Amino acid sequence: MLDINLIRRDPHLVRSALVARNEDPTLVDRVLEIDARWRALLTQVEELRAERNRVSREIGRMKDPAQREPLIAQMRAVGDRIAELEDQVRAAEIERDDLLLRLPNLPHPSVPIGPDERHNVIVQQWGEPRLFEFDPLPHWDLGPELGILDFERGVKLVGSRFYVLWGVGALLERALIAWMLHVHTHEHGYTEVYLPFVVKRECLVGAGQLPKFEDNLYHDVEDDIWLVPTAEVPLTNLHRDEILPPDALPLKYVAYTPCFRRERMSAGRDIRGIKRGHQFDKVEMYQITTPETSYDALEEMLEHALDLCRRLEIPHRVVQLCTGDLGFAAAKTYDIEMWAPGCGEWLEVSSISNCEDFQARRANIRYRPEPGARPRFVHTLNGSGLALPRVVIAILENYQQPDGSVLIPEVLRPWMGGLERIG
RNA sequence: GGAGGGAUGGCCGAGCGGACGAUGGCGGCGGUCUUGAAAACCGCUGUGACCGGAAUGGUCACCGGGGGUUCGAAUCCCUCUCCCUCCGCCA
Repeated sequence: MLDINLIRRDPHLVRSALVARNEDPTLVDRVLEIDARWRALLTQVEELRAERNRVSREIGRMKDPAQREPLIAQMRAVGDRIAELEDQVRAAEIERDDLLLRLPNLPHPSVPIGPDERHNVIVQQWGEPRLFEFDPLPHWDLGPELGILDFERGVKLVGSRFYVLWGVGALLERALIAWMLHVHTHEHGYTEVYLPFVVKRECLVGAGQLPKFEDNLYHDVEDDIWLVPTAEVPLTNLHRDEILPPDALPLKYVAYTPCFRRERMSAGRDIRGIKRGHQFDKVEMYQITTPETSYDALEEMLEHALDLCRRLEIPHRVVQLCTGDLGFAAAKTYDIEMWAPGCGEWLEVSSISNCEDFQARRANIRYRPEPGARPRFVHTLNGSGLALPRVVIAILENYQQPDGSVLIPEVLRPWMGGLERIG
């Protein structure tokens, strides 16, 4: 959520940010109009409440009923008027907040301006795509042939975009999770967290998925419980409504969770293989920092994710997203893409974002800079480290051999009982 | 799932219709005293919103959440959530 004071003070800045994101800039004017109405009504209510408080205190002190009666009658009328105005204030507040909750974050000045992903900027690349002496297969052929990936059973159990991993395929998935968690906790300084995979509605508002992106979420109607689309949601809400003490920051968390997404918006896209499923595993890095240090933390998290990519020895590149491709809550985002020679595309295996105080405002996460000082909003950052199925794709397709077997990356072998090869 | 008891400021704990944003204690901060420290004593000690150029300024709201009764609610009523105890069930 944007600071309403910023919108009041500098509406032009917010309008141009919305334009850069392909959003309607007149939203700003609607917010300002409702906000002005809200403030006018609020002033009225508060003046009437002050009067009622004052007179009610007087009534309490009076003993003579004859004196009290007229004042009580008078205050009853004031009370009715207050109730009317309160309804109007509440209505204006709801309308304003609903708009405010739908405004995306402001892009950081370093973000390239552009309408869509064609304007993203490749900022670095590691490794060269391997030269194959045969036609590399896509993972949707390799996996089933190796007997580790089963699309039919997934469809049988749930439907399209679900799959089953068998044997070494399941082991590979589990090894990746364990290895990534190990590196982040032992070498990158993160604390591992095991989280609920479902959350209540307000957590999704806090992290920015609601009210705008309800379409993409699975939801239990009976209890109003929602499956997490990413660990970022529960991680953001861990400290919701808290004031963190001085010296608490930065907080660095890492969590494995499955992620659940309906993918309604992407119907028909990426239907082959395991690139885009309704359920996938992800290890997520998360940091809560002071406003002064969040951009250093962003670079640090990018480095932590790249470290994993290099150790897996898979060619990859870093892409900086332009304004038009930026996620709703993000001020600045780097994607990491791994090369997949079988399906012939760069796969997004990580997305690392600084949300600045956008989520902190929604989730009301603050910190106290000094003992006794006024609380300030924290900055929150999230980054995949890494998203599993796409790493599995990259491993299968990059490490495939002419005989149809797949070598296991060196770093993962200790996590797979010393296994060197699949098939 | 059944029966009962709770939820108050950083913590403990009073208050059960009228000057309560809330007695008291602990903790924390500042001061007096002291070579220094402790003890003792004194003072301060929540969050947010609105108005205002600003104030050590004014007003409003907040005693788990929401709603109601009343001139007036931390206090009364309804409802939801969570916690505790006992019973049942179970990984």
